[in-house]
Formats: sequence, structure tokens, C-alpha cells
Amino acid sequence: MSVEHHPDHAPLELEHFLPYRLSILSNAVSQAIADDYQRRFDLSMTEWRVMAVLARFDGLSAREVAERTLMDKVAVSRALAKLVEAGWVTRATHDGDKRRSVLGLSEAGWAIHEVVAPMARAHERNLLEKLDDEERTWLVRILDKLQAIEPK
Amino acid sequence: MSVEHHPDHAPLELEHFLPYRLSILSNAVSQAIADDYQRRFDLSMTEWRVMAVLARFDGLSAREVAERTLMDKVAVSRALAKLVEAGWVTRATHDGDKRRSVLGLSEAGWAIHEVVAPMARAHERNLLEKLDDEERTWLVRILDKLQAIEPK
DNA sequence: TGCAACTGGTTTCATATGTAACTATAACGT
DNA sequence: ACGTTATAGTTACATATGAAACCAGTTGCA
Repeated sequence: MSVEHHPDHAPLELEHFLPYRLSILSNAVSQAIADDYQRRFDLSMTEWRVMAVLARFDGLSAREVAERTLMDKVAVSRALAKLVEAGWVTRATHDGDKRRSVLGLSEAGWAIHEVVAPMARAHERNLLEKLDDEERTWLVRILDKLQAIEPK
Repeated sequence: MSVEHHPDHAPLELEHFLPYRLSILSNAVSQAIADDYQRRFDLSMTEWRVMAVLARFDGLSAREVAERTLMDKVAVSRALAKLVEAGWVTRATHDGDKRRSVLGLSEAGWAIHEVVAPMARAHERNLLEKLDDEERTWLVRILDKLQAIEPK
């Protein structure tokens, strides 16, 4: 691979610079999805991520949600405040540890999930359809490799 | 490809959801780089991007910088305010169009660039080194394909 | 016990970011 | 020429985000 065409101090060509390209692509994709559910449910990306993880793992504490979503606990706390207020997430106190909360989707929360999850999947499918089978396979493999180490 | 394992309404598995994975990876990578130059020069990512594009294209206007960096004009305006203030970017008025500014790196700006550009490249190289030649080739190809359409 | 260190979660504050309104200049159509 | 419309850039406001301080409640251990 030709990484050495340019001396180190030469101006960066952003459009060929991998971190920049990743950032642009990622933002475009996430934003496109978020726009959808933001418009329909006034749901932010962080809030949706919390709901998505509670849909899979019922009864988590806020800290566990933070771990699963890779969000920090402040962000989770705020998202939860809004979600509980909206009546989409239920919050109880853990027996035996009054610090911990026990979270889950409410009926209404599940109803939202039933709409948003398919939307999100459709966007993903839409994206993957631009690639052929071989490319999709490589992409997953490359992401696996890059992520194996990066999360310090 | 197995996209149909899950009914559409089943809970999303974030860790396999492409947009989420891209977002996590991209943030980790960009943040790692930004941390470096933030600490050393109190330079934000947006500010660095402006400097990077001015290093390549001297004399751009603010709007042109915005186009090149895909940032919106407000973000560029703010970045420029700080960069000019810091003495790293020079700003003059275009002859013949007093609305337009004519931007460029100052001596000091170039000095910063000489340090940051290699840092950024090193991070990129570090990332690419986790892949073999074949994977790198596919990655570029996949990014090209995904980006060809996404930028609506 | 009882107190020091720790953990779950929230609040506060300072900063960043996006949207819309605004100012100044330039271009266009008559 | 001259008013309308468009463009470059900044400012204001409202919201989002991150870091650190904070308040319980819990654990460890003398």
C-alpha cells in the first residue's frame, strides 16, 4: 500500500485520510437514521440506543446500560430521565441495593421500538445493498479487526 | 448475506449493527487523534480540519473552506475566529468582493501544521497496520462505494 | 460497631454545536 | 439607476455534551 507517497509534513488530503472518511460516512449514516426517528418520536440517538439495549436486556441498571452502549453515565442518566418522563421506560429500585435502578421498556416503549427497530434495519439494509456479497464479508471482517484493538 | 435472521421488530443487536459499529470506530479513531493535538495546541478537531484544508489550498474563502471540510459555515466562522485570534491563520478581504475573505496559514500556522500532520498520519498508519494489504484494498474500495451515494 | 473508601446515579457548570436571524455587500432584472 | 433577490460571514439563542462536584447508599476492615 502506498502510504509513503507523501512526506509526513505534506498537507493532509482529507478526502483520502481514513479517519476523516470514516467520520464523514459514519455521521451521514447515523444522522440519516436519527433524522427519521427524531422527527417521528422526538427521540435522540442516545435515547434510542438506551431503548435498544433495554429491549434486549431487560432489568439492567443505568451503569450497565452505559457499558452496553459505550455512553458515559451522565448521558445515560439524562436519556433515562427523558425516557422515564415520556413513559417509555420504567424505573424501579433494586431490592438489596437502593442505589441501583432496574430499568425496562414499558408497553409504550415497546410500541416505539416496534416502529423504530425496523426503520433502523431498513437503513442498514439500504446501506449494505450498495455492496456485493464479497464486499459485505470483507467489511465485517475489517471492522472486526479494527475494533478488536482500538477500544483501548 | 444473513440479514434475515431476525424479524424486523426483534431487538437490535447494537454490536452487530453496522451504523453503530461505524460510529463507535470512527469516534474512537478521531478522538484518539484529536486528543493528541488538543492537549498540545488547544486545537479542536474542526479547527484542525480548517488548518489542514488551508495548508492544501491557500487563499480560500470561508465558504470554500466549509465546502471542502463538509462543515457548516457557522462552524467554520467560529473556527476561523479562534485561529485568526491565535495567529495561526491570516485573513484578508478579497479585492473586488468585500464580503469574501481570503484565508491562509501564517508562519506560526505552518509550524503547527508541521507537527500535527505527521501525528495524524501516524495514527492513520497505526490503524492501517492492523490490516493486511488485501484488507486495506477492500476497505478503500468499500468506502468509495458507500460514499459514492450516501452524501445525499 | 464505625469510619474510610467506593459505587450508582444526578446535578452543576462550562463549552460545543445547530438553527435562525441579521449585516454587509454583490448580482440581477427591469 | 434602483429595488429585489442572493451570497459571505457573524451573532444570538437554544440545546447538547463532557468533566467534575455532589449525594446517597454500600462495602471493607480496624
